[in-house]
Amino acid sequence: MNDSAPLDLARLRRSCSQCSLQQLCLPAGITAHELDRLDEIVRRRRTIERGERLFRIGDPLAAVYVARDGAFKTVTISEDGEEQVVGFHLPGELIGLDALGEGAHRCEAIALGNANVCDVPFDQLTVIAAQLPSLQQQLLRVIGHSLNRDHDHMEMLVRRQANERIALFLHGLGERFRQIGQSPVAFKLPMSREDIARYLGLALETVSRGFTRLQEDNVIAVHGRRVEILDPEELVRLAHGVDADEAPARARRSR
Amino acid sequence: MNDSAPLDLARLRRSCSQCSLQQLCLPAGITAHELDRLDEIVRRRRTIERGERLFRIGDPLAAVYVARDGAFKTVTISEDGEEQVVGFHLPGELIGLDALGEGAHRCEAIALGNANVCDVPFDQLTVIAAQLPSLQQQLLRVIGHSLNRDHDHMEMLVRRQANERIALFLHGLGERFRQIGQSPVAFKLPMSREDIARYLGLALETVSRGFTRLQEDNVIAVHGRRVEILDPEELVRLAHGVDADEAPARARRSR
DNA sequence: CGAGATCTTGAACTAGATCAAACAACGTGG
DNA sequence: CCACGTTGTTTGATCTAGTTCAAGATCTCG
Repeated sequence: MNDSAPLDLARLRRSCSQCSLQQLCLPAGITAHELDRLDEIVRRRRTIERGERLFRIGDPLAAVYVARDGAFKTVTISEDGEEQVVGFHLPGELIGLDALGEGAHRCEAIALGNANVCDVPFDQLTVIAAQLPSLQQQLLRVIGHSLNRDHDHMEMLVRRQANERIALFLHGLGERFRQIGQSPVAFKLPMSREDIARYLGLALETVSRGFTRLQEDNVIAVHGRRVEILDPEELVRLAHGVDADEAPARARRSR
Repeated sequence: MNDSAPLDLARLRRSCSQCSLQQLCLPAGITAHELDRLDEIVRRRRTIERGERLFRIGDPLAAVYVARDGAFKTVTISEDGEEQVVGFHLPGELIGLDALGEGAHRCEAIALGNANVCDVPFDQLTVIAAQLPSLQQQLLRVIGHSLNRDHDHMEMLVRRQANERIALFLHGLGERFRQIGQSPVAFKLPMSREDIARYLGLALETVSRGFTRLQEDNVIAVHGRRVEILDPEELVRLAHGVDADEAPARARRSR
């Protein structure tokens, strides 16, 4: 390790604390020295243009990635050339774990807007993780969170009603914004309606209609990609299958 | 720790080589000594009755599990009490990773038939993994495979047509049977039609109809839970969105 | 400011859910 | 061994939510 002046370390900590480390390191009570070691291997602040790919299907697992800023989608391509959106990745969420199994990526990671990312070379990460138990724990936890997001995604897809999926999607997205320190009730969607549709297994028209419906019911306000959640509780209720239709002061019929 | 006679080690190896280790250890070129260490912590051959649960929602992460024989489903319960089937687990496939993120299980794991499982206490596993690089690698790979299965599942759910989902499901299940050394074209479904329906986000009647349709087209033969795949290539084709219907009697040409 | 991309809205059509009922497989106990 | 309920599966008929096709509105950005 190099001469770690306190100044230098402070800079590292700041940069990493807002970035991946928000989840990857800090909460585990990692020491300054440990953070230093991790930071040595991270290649920081690469700029990625909108639409550019972080990796493609079949690429060998070289690194895992974290957007410091800017969101990504991961997609698979079906035989007929259609994109399936497998996941969205907000800043601070790990990208690239899809290659863990076979050592090669099964998805493409596409920037939804201009972004800059940190690369964490995977082989070096595992070496360090083996030496630092707290980092190993934390790595597993982060992988677990990624798994949880996949499960959340599946729960959306299994929901029968399109409006439930959409409500669940908006609510979940809000919660993820909350976790990265942004407002959970007012945000700009990083992805298009079409991306959302391919993520939810719906037609894009259905997504659009779902949005306007929620707006009519005063649950959200939409202006293009700007979304404001006006009635979070109602949104959650809708997400969990409570049939909407009566928004006014009507009683609830159980039918 | 105990007197490890060569005889004993041989037994361990045999037991583990057919069990979890099929994926968890052997392929990584683990040495006899390493295998021995892993084996020390594994609690083996617990018997689980049909319908019994390995863990429940909210249970703290105590161990990961591998069925030595017998299949499991993992489910979540939606507010209205309905089961959502999150995954199926054939013998040799790891169960319990859903707790990695928060340290508590998000699913219930229910035995689809009588089974016996090995428990791998999680904290001990991570300790040993940190000491044995090849085991750490292998652990990550196994987690990756679990992730891949989730993605396969999502790809099924996103498919628009019910018949595509069903074809994809049967094909994927066959491949998983192949991986555990069983026939990929003739097997007994460990789960009910209802479980399949809840896994695919369909009504159980739709699953049933899908099966009979495939049978009418001579792609598969079904007798209750016994399935035989008669025309694997056609099954794959159907799974990937090639509209079926033509070829009512025989004669598949072209393409 | 304009042209392409993105989003909304309308109308018609259809795949699949839902309701309902018959049927098969499987113990279990008489 | 058979009647019996129980549970799982198939099949039929209807009805609705969401897809599809089409057109118009709005946004974005060179």
